[in-house]
Amino acid sequence: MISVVKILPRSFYNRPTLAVARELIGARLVRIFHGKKLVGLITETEAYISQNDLACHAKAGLTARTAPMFGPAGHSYVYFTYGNHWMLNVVTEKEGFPAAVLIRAIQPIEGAEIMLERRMGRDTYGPGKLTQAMGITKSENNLDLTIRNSSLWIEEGISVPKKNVTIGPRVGLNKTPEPWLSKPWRFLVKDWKIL
DNA sequence: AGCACGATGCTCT
DNA sequence: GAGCATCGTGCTT
Repeated sequence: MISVVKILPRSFYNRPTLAVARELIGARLVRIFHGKKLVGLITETEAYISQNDLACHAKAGLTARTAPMFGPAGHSYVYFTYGNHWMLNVVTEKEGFPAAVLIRAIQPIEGAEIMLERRMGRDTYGPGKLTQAMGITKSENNLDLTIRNSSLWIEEGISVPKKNVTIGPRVGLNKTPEPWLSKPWRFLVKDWKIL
């Protein structure tokens, strides 16, 4: 019996962002980097929903930077921040409705030694850390993650039970006003090891 | 053209 | 736990 790997289809992402953020926990993020396959289980996500959400980049409306979020679900939205870091998001909801899920952490399960080397021995627990580990930058912006392309997609992974998922407010929002600051739109695995 | 700041990470204390 | 590196983006002038 061979196991059939299923790529998460567009219909998975074309749904309410909170459901997608929750269900991406445990999914397999697959990256082909210089011909090598790097795989990590997603262990932390955050939802950014619509122009009303003042923590969401879409609050600025449709710009060159935020355009991917206004596009079809299942595409990547990669942006640069703090002068150093690339952040990986997956676009959700119907086209024209700007929303996305930030992938904040992974647990390496394939090609771990390469990711470890790229991180110089440090962990991959953090949104800027996982993109560095997987070599994800601007080139990976606005890619369709629902097809087996040459560089990046997301597969069905393991099911993480409710009792192992913590829900809480998003982090790093600094000056974002309420109620957005306290929205419980962050999902993370309680125990860092989910295998 | 200039400016403030950020969905962070690293180092030092 | 505080300070800082570092630069693209959006907003102001």
